[in-house]
Amino acid sequence: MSNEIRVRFAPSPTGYLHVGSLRTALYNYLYARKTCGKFVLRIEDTDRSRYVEGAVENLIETLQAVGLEYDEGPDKGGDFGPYFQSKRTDIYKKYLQELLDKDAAYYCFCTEDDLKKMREEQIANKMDIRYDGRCRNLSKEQIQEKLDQAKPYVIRAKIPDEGEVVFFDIVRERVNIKWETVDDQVLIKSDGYPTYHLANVVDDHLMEITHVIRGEEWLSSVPKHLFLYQALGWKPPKMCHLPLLLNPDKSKLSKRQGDVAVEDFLKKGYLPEALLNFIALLGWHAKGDDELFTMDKLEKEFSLKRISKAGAVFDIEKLNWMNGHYLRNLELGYIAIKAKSCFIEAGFDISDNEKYLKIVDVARNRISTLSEITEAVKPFFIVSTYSEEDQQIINNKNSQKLFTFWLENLKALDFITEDSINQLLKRSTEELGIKGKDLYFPLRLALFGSVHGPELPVIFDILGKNEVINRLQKLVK
RNA sequence: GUCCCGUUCGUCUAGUGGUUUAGGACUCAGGAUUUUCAUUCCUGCAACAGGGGUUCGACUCCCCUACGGGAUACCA
Repeated sequence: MSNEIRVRFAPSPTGYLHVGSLRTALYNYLYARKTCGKFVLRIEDTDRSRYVEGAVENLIETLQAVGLEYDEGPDKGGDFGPYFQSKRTDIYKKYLQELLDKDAAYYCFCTEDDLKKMREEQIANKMDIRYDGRCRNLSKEQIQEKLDQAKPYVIRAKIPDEGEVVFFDIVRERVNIKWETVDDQVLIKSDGYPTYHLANVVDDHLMEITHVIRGEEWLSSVPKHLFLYQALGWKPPKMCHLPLLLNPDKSKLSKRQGDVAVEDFLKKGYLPEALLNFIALLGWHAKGDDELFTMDKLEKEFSLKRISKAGAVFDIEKLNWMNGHYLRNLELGYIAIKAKSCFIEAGFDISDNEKYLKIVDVARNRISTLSEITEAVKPFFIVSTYSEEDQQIINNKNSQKLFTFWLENLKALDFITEDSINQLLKRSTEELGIKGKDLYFPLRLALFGSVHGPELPVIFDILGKNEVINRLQKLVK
């Protein structure tokens, strides 16, 4: 075995990639890159009842869309496959037998009804709710008899009932748990599939995972896992439990209170760069004050030791700001490609690429997500309808004088340059006595449908002479 | 209920016993730039959960309480 660091992202395919999972994947990815190690994708699909059609494909696509590339995985192969747990059942059976032989696990024939009753009694008697171990000491003969009767069974771990486990977690540091509080966990379900706990331990060992980086919800399961490692005579990997992502009300981040699916964020026009940057900062912070990170920089500066302990509220406001930042600062051509589908969906003509780029460039300054771009850009494609208030401005004497003046002069021009516009602006003031808001508002209203908006020369440039004249003409009474 | 984990501005966080009038970012407010809006820049508001210790000195170490979260499944 080499010293190579190997980490893994092990989602269960439940339909979509959760942003919390994305962060887990990101931290794993970053740690692998930082240490020149390997990043493995493993699909934890041992719960047949929760099988969702297409979920794995969706997961892989989303990971790809966001640029988190793994070194080994279901569609990539690798020396440690298969990377679907559902395809590894024979492997688990082998180690399960070993656990049975070593008396670290036992058959349990309790039915769901039995267990339900047991729990009710425990609650009624204010006892701890835990499997009471009634099948723990079944004799070989008893077991064989039930097996012969084809009674359904599960196999449970024979967790010690006294003493305590102490382990070290990279972010929690020393954690101390008494064995008596740990349940005799089911290892193999009655359908023959392993539970997370067994599959996880076996796979992490066989795949030579050196660091388990996952959500805090697993922290209390660590003793169960440690027990299995020990029983099998394996060296456990280093543990690293990430703080949870929270709703604004501090409960665990959930669908009820907004988007949690990564694909939804992408659809709404969040850039992978922004999403990743933002999410990296939820529970981790670099040494300095920097908060804007490219992937490269993240890979260089990331460190498990700087992960914080407390849960982090997912603050959409800051994501919006950050997305706006990336919209404005990433290469225009890249943003233009990303924005294309929005324009096409809105039915806007983007056949003139030069013009298209200009429009995107104007718009990117005024939006925080790509999905807002159509609205921001609409006046360039569609002549606006005016409110009563706007009509009053358009129809007043000065405005009309202005429009006529501009119309005449523009028509005389061969082509419109920024210079010629500035000159006309100047002349409007000198010859017509119109200045300030009385000058700019009507013009912008006529051409862009709003008193607020981009600079006049930009609007002229994008619209082109013909369209400018066209729009002006329509408003002259 | 029990076990485990956590608690610095509204939010994300820096901070590892004195360098701190607790720093940065988002939000918000004000200002500058701009014909306007947006962008950008500047300024400001705003926090160590509470109580005990330990110490010459605690945001930093220990204990208790409160609060929050997670786990208590033949789900992951």
